[in-house]
Amino acid sequence: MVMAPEATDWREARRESARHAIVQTAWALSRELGLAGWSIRDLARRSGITTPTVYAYFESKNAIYDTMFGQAATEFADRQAESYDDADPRGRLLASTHRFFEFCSNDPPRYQLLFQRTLPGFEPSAPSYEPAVRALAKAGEMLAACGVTDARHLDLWTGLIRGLVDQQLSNDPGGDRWERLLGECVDMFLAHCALSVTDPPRQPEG
Amino acid sequence: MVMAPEATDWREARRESARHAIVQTAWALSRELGLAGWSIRDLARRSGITTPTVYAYFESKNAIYDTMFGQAATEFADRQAESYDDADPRGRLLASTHRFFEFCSNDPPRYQLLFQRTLPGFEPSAPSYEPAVRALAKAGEMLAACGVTDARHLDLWTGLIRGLVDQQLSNDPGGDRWERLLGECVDMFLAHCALSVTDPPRQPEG
DNA sequence: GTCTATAGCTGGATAGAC
DNA sequence: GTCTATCCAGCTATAGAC
Repeated sequence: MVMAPEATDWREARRESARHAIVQTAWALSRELGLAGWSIRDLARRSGITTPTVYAYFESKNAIYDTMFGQAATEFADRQAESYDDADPRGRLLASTHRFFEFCSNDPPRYQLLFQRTLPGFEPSAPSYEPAVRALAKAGEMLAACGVTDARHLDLWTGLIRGLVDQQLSNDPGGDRWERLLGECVDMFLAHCALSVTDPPRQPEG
Repeated sequence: MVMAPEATDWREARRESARHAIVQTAWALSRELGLAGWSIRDLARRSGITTPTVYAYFESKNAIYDTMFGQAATEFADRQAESYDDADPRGRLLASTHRFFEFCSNDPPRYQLLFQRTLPGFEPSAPSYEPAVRALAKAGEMLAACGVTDARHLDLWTGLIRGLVDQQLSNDPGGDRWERLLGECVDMFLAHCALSVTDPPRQPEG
């Protein structure tokens, strides 16, 4: 007997829903114990199933991490793509930066997975990685709208923001000690870029 | 029979030397396999001894990490304390920043151990930690000599430099893509600080 | 798909002879 | 202090009954 297509869809939907539940548990454990702080056994126990059942849905622990990575990358891209109220480019850049900062500091394990690459032996697959690339391109457009296109300046920008996020997460988790410097940082950076359009570049240093 | 004091010293010296050799091997393994990528067995094999012998010199794996931490912190403090050729404060700040950057990027596992705190379950002991505090105070003096004393600006500074180091290590290991931005970064930062002494502070943002 | 049971391995750390 | 031998806990992953 041939299966009606809807039956296949139901099965697929159920399977997807079960996979989703497992991954949600993995996120919860990562927030409690750290990204590398839980085992498949822990994950199974917390999900109310047994270890082999986990392997019925994911072929390995890294496959779970990869699904988490893809989910996080999609969330990141969606968040950055949402519309902005501000009319001027500087306001849009600041808003986008705040969004990025909050995205990172609201969920440290997610930040660690997406940007810190500290899981031994894990590399995200190409499809999981793609949305993250899309979102980073968006940041480039924001800067271009502010007149910043120099490759050196783009690197300077990514370094600046990354440092503020890292300091926030490691020295004042849950606080806003570095987050509240974002506006000042944007102004400092844009002023600098505006100047170096008119000024000649400096001497290279020894 | 009573032991002559020199005999005790010889023994102590031999013991210290053996401890040192083990720790040097641990550094080598950390550079090859990552800070958390080696086991006590690996360490013993590479040192030409057996596992229990390692425990004759260190009471646990974390005790080895703690010794490594203390060594790294001392190197850091010594390097920062070396004299500076430059006469002007800005030159000295730039030189000190370059030193810091090189100190970090020359030895990624050392940077990870000292500043990233990513080893699960490891906290440095107070004596191991002390030299690092001393070296960080030195950075504060450098900034003060440039007229930067505002707490916000100190936080901004640590974020800036940390971000450049992190980007260098994770996106261009062994290169200088972010290192060569250091001079520009110092100028941008000092110009900004000089301005905000004269300008009124900005509105807080919503 | 879900279970019980376990293989197969690696880890940190130790007992006890020498 | 150094070894051989081993304990015991933890891990990822799988075999096979149902």
